[in-house]
Amino acid sequence: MARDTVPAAPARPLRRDAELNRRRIIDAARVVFGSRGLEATLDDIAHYAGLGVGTVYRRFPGKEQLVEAMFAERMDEIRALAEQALEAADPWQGFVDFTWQAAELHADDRGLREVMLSNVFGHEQVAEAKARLVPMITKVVERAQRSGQLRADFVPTDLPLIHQMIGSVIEYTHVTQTHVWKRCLALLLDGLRAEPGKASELPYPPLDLQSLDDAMCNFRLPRSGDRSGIPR
Amino acid sequence: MARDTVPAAPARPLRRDAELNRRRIIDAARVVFGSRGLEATLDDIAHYAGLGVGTVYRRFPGKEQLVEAMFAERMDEIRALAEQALEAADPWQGFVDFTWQAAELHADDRGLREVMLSNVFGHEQVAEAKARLVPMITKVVERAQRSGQLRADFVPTDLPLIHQMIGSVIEYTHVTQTHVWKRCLALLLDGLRAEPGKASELPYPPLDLQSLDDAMCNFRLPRSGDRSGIPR
DNA sequence: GACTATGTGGAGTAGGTGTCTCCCCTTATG
DNA sequence: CATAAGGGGAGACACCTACTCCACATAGTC
Repeated sequence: MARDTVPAAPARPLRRDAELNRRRIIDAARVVFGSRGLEATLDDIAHYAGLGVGTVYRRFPGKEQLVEAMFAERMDEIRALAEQALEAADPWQGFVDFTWQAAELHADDRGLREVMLSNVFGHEQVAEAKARLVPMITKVVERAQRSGQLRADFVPTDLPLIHQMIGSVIEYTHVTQTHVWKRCLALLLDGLRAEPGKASELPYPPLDLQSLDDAMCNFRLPRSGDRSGIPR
Repeated sequence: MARDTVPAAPARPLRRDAELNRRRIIDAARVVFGSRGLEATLDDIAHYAGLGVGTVYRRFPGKEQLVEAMFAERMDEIRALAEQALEAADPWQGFVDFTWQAAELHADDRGLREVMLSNVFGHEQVAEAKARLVPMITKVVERAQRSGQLRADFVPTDLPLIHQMIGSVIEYTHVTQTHVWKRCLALLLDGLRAEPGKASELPYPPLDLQSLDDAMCNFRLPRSGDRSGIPR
């Protein structure tokens, strides 16, 4: 259990220069994962940080651990959003804002998007954070439904699918039109609002948690070859 | 125009066994591209056809040419759907059916989906077929709008985005739940129906044709490594 | 200022993947 | 049966990416 994948409290503190470089690595990872996604290599990150590859590999056993270190904290941001959504005066507005803000985060950080929608990275802290998120999201959804504004046949496992859809538009158009996803999300949310007598019957049952997990485990990163978007 | 990238009428006819194998290759390509997408290698296809790689490479200079040979004809299916949509009694139903049937084709054939949404393959015949499709789709959309049933701020270039979204759900869930995309499309279509006083204002202008083309040129195939789904 | 534990850089290794060629062997066809 | 055409598939080649290793540099200490 006490796998110190990322030594939170190392036996001896790092030498000052080493500690500085550790920070540099994490900062670089934030930028590089953010723009290139998890397909970025540790070599890329080392280069962006102005360090040698060896330095990165001494500090972090592998990409997995670096991803954990980076994104565990960012998950808190999303949890904060969910909490905020639960406290919103209008349950529907809470749901909408939550969805919208989460999409905004995904648009700004490709790595975060991939971590959220896939299970191939972040098996420890990130996975726990995601698990803690589930009941909250369920509440956000149910609250909006009880208020009669979110269609009744919507289900919490539909939300990742929505983010998957929006994420794919973000990816598709990120070269030139970095905001068209907003159009798509607006259309989608219009389809989610309860409208007596209008909404069509959904032609297929929702994903159960197991199937969602299967999908997340099977998540496929895009093929590499895109060096664009790396600042500097 | 008479670019015989794939010799339609070769100077001398192929030997009988060679012609047979040509067919075998195309049939294999249909199956393999269909389930594995364009990331499949010609080696894969050769193997599935029960032939050597050399045989495939003698018949087709490269993947590009094989893709052209395969999908040029399939584009006609989609054009037929658009024509059908234009003749539908109810313009809205025509639009809905067209979108729905196209999605169905995408769900059944991953290669077709990738060819439709990207410009990295099929620069000749497929590209022409796509160009011929544009005015038809425009008509389908405008007709549904004139009838007052499709929201007025929808635009033809939104349609590829919808298929991109649905396609990403198809990909995401194809392992276990191969039909959830239907849920998503139903939600989306509910958001497209004109509803006086209900629809939100779309927060971003649509894609122009140039930006759409940029997106299609930048399309990134998934990272390989997935051998699942190849029949046999 | 000199000594040593600690840290660094980046060329290099190992291993994977995909494209396509080459050449010896097989087969159709007249 | 002769021979031109076709077939097979090992392997050359040209990428990647993950990760290691060790000569050299530096921080912290006495």
